[in-house]
Amino acid sequence: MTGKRGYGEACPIAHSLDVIGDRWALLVVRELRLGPKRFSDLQAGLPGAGPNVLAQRLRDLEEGGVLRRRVLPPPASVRVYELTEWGAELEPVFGALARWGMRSPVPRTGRISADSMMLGLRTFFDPGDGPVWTATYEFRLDRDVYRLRVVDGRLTELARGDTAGLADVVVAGPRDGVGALLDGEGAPLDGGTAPEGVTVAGDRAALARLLAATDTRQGA
Amino acid sequence: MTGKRGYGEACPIAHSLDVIGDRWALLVVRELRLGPKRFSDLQAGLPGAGPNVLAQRLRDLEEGGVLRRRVLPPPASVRVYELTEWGAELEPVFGALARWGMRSPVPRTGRISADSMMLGLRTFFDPGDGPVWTATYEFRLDRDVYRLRVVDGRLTELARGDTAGLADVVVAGPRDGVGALLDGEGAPLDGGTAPEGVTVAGDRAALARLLAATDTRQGA
DNA sequence: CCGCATCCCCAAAGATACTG
DNA sequence: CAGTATCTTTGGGGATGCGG
Repeated sequence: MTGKRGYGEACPIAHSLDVIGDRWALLVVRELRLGPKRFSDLQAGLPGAGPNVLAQRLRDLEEGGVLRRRVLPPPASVRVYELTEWGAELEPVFGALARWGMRSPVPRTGRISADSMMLGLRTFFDPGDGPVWTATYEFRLDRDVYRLRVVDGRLTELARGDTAGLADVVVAGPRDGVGALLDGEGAPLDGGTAPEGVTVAGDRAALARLLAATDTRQGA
Repeated sequence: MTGKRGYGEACPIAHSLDVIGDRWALLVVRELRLGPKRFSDLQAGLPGAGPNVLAQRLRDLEEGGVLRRRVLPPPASVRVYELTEWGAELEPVFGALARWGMRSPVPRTGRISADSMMLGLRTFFDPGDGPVWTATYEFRLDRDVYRLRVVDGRLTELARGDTAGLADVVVAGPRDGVGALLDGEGAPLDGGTAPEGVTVAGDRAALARLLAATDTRQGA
């Protein structure tokens, strides 16, 4: 049954690809970078995958030690998938792939999910020689809400869910508009010239610092 | 003809996988990390690929901007494949994948090529707080010969071919034996207790420094 | 509903033979 | 040597259905 069409090499690179090299596999892991998700959440984040392929990948990745199934305690009692510690250590791989993909000579086409947009902030965050600051952010993209925290110039938290009103600055608007803002289009400091439909409430200077520290064109 | 079975996402990670995510694709790139190769060299490094699949991947990767075909000037006049500058920028991806694969909870099985072994030296090389030194190394694994140069504690060159007798130390022996040596088995300083069949000629202290700077268990 | 299993179809991978 | 041609096999895309 299990085809196990591996490369049969002891090379650590080939071994990694044996585990996360199958089609959709690494994107399944990407969907879990912000925390556990249910089967249907994964489906929503991966349209075009198909439930059979998704179920197969989840089995493979569980057997490979990348993720585990867990049942949330009552009253939730819902089955979720979450990364193991080893699976979470794929972050540097995502970082390298994201940086490489950003340098692609051919333009990237298609949609981008809210999760991926917010994860871009974490991947490319690098204050460099800039100022050291502390702030709490809340992003509201259509229905998806995220909180982000920077402490002493270090990004300490990125998670789904709101800040319970504790945010220094709240950015809200359609996904594409916030995406344009994160890509550096429009200067949130200059009298509020944010992209269409995007509202910035609170400490605009804190937002400017975050955007300055998240230049997607940087190397490393 | 061109199926173009992409993910259709603007996410840079998905875009990278559109280019190097197909089966065998990233291993083809791996084969070219040490320089251009001919079709038959690629086949030799990738048994189990099949010439049709290999030819297809080469087309895809060329179209994707990762590699290019080139004809060596006469009298060689042989067709080779080499990485583009963007393709060469996949090094951090290989580094991250190699480190992750080394931490795998399941053992890596199979053979490892001489190229991959030598590339492991480059990937995991990190002198850290150790001494700063300069040395030229020559490795002879069966028929495969490599030269490696460290200048002021930085690895400046790793290439196929000998050192024309300029090496400070020459390590020779069967592939598995040298592999055991690089994995830290046997202490080359202790009166020459190298693994079976491996000979170390020249500056053994320089080899010890190299091995100390190439601990495959390190993090980062 | 959510979490899959099943089925059908086609495209891609594997294997082998063959040609400029 | 450097691929192409051909055939078989496997796995993915898409729809549907069923049990908990």
